[in-house]
Amino acid sequence: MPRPRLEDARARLLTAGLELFAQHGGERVNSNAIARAAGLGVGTFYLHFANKYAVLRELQLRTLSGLREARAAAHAASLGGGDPEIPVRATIRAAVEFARDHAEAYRVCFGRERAAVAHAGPVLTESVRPIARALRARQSRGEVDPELDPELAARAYLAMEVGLLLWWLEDPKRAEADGLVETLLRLHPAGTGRRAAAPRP
Amino acid sequence: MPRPRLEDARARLLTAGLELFAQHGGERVNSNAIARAAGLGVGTFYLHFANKYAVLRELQLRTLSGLREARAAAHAASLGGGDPEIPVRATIRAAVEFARDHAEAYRVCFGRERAAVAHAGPVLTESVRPIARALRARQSRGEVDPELDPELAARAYLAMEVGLLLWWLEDPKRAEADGLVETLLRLHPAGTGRRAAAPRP
Amino acid sequence: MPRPRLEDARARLLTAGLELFAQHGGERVNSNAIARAAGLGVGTFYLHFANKYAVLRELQLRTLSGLREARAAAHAASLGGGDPEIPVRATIRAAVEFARDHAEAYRVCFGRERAAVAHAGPVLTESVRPIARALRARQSRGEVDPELDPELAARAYLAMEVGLLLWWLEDPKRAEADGLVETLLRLHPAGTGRRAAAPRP
Amino acid sequence: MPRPRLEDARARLLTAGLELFAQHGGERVNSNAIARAAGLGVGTFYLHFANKYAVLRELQLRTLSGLREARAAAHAASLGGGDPEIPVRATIRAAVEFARDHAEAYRVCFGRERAAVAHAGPVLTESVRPIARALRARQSRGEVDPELDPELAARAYLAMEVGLLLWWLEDPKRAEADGLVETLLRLHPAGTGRRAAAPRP
DNA sequence: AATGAATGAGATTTCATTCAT
DNA sequence: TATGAATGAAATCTCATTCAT
Repeated sequence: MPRPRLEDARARLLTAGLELFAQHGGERVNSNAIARAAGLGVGTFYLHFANKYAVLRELQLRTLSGLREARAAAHAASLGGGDPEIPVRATIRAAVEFARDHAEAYRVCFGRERAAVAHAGPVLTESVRPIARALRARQSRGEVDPELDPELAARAYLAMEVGLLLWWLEDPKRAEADGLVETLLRLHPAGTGRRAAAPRP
Repeated sequence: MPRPRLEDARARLLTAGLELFAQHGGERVNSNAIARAAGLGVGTFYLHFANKYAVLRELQLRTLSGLREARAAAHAASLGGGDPEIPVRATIRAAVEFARDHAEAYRVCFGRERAAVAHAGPVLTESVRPIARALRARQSRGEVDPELDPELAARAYLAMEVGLLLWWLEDPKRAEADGLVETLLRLHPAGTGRRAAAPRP
Repeated sequence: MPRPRLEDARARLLTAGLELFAQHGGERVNSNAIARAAGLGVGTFYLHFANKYAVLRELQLRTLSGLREARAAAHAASLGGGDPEIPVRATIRAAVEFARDHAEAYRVCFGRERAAVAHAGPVLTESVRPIARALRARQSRGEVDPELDPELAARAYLAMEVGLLLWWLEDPKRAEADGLVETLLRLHPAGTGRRAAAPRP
Repeated sequence: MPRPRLEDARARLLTAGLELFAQHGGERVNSNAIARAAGLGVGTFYLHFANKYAVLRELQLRTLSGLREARAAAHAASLGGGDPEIPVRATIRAAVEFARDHAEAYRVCFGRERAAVAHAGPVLTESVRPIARALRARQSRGEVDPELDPELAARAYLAMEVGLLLWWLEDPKRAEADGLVETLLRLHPAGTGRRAAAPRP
């Protein structure tokens, strides 16, 4: 009996998939279970997605672009003040809050999903660029250690951010959002901690 | 006929498992394949390991303790000089070289292996301690920003190190070992870049 | 919205079915694909046919009667002359040309469609009768070996004709239509090839 | 519980497959059913064959080579006499008896198995050659109509033989083996039926 | 009459695990 | 100890069919 379900079957599947992937990890979830959890028949799943990895991919792409937008918005909103630290802090705060507010999606996107790599790689690369650019700008102004490789530093920073947030999400009681922001800020290659690098003899 | 195999069946299985896990990832490898690759019968596998995850666990534990030892040895060997940067750099260099020299093991240990988390978590925690302790010491000497949360900073640094090295191992042509060491050193919470943080009012 | 489709839905389905059955074989085709190829909705298919086998059956019956008619027409048109070979040749030529001009239908009808057997069997039987009758007539006139079993010979001839034409249609470059006609004529149980064989000492 | 089955699992699967394929046709049979019918577990099937088509293929190849051998043996055994009809009749009789004695295999091999074509084609082609060669020889001796295309005639004869025998096997009461042999002999392009047909009063 | 999303039974295939040898 | 054929539970995916619109 074809229950005349809403057209939002696809959305339901994505929601169910998000929960299941976050809970059990990519390989432990099966298409059947996603369909069931979405309150749909098995076949309906394949009407909307080629296989479970297609769901995973879609979830990851959505998360990635959501995070990028959150970051960009925070950055844009914080520009204008004279203090160069403010946009950096705002961007970091946006990332921390995004992770907190979309914990499942964040874990599914950056967590230990082999299938994720293919996408996370390129998109992370995309995030590397603006950070590297900013670093270079500050290097030219003598505000950042000129020996620092901007690309490598940006990549390293992102690895840190993602890794630290994933660790945090495993148990949010481990730290306060504020503390994470401050820590990430201080370790940020363009962070003010570094500004002082100059006085070195 | 029980082929008079060497008693090193266990070692052979670990070696075969390492290669397969590194190549295909934890969920894509099956116990039969490990046995086969080790040149042993299927049944023999179960004589030595409860299941493939036991192999994975063992590989990870070995890698973890290998890395810990490499770090500790480098640290110990570099003490004595007056420059506090030297032990930090030596430790970082040890980690980079360990990753380079045990690329497969490093990936299997820290890569996207869900089963790995359970172990990597605790052991990373163990690595956090010495770094946090050193940070606190330097804070008390006014060499490091006193506002930095030592535990969080240590955790963040390790996330960065692991993440950056995994990215590197995906394609070693992406960077030079030296560049990685310098980058990690400069971003290290106890790095000299930070020492200068003090002058802040 | 019920798109104001032409009432020729049935015809469209048959055409689409013919193409698909010829291309992929009876078991590889599904009703949804037929509907799709016909530019109709899935549900519409079931408004016109009980299932895909009903389409197959209809196609086969049409082909069978088309072939029978082509044969009969050619036979009728060629009667009257004194040479008894002429109607036989005309009938054979009609069959060869029918196969050539309706290659897909011919394959769908006689090819390896299990579901076809049930129908092809009886209808072939129907084609056996006139041939057997003609043979008997010529036997009574001493023109054909009296030992030949007319029913068996007729059945054998038809198996040959169908088999040879199917082989030909697999790749029409394999032979010329004329060559096929001549070959079939010479091997025809009532063929003159047989009669002429006599004068030999 | 791994019943320590005989090593002849493969043979059992082939036997079960033969029966099922003969009964239901290639597409109606599933690997599961074959395994079950063979008294084996599902997985055991895949231990021996890649899929059900591999079973089909093997059955067909065996049948094909069995038939070829039967034909060749009969031909060889009948040579030596002066009458050129004797080897032809012996070969035909061998084919008829092979079909009768291996009815299921014969149907599976030549019947409506789409998957069969690929193999039956080439092998039939192989059977065409000796017949065509014999025809050419007899043409050069003036014993056979020189206008007959040997390749086409050989191909046609085989189509007839296979088609007639398949029809017979559908219901063996339809004809006697002897009658089939005589009919096929008389319609054989090199058959003496042709030569002698005339002198009859 | 026409539609197509939804359904679930069933087919294919994989793999961890057992156990008789 | 060592072996590997055998097993069946479970996952993936297809497709004929229904029915609310």
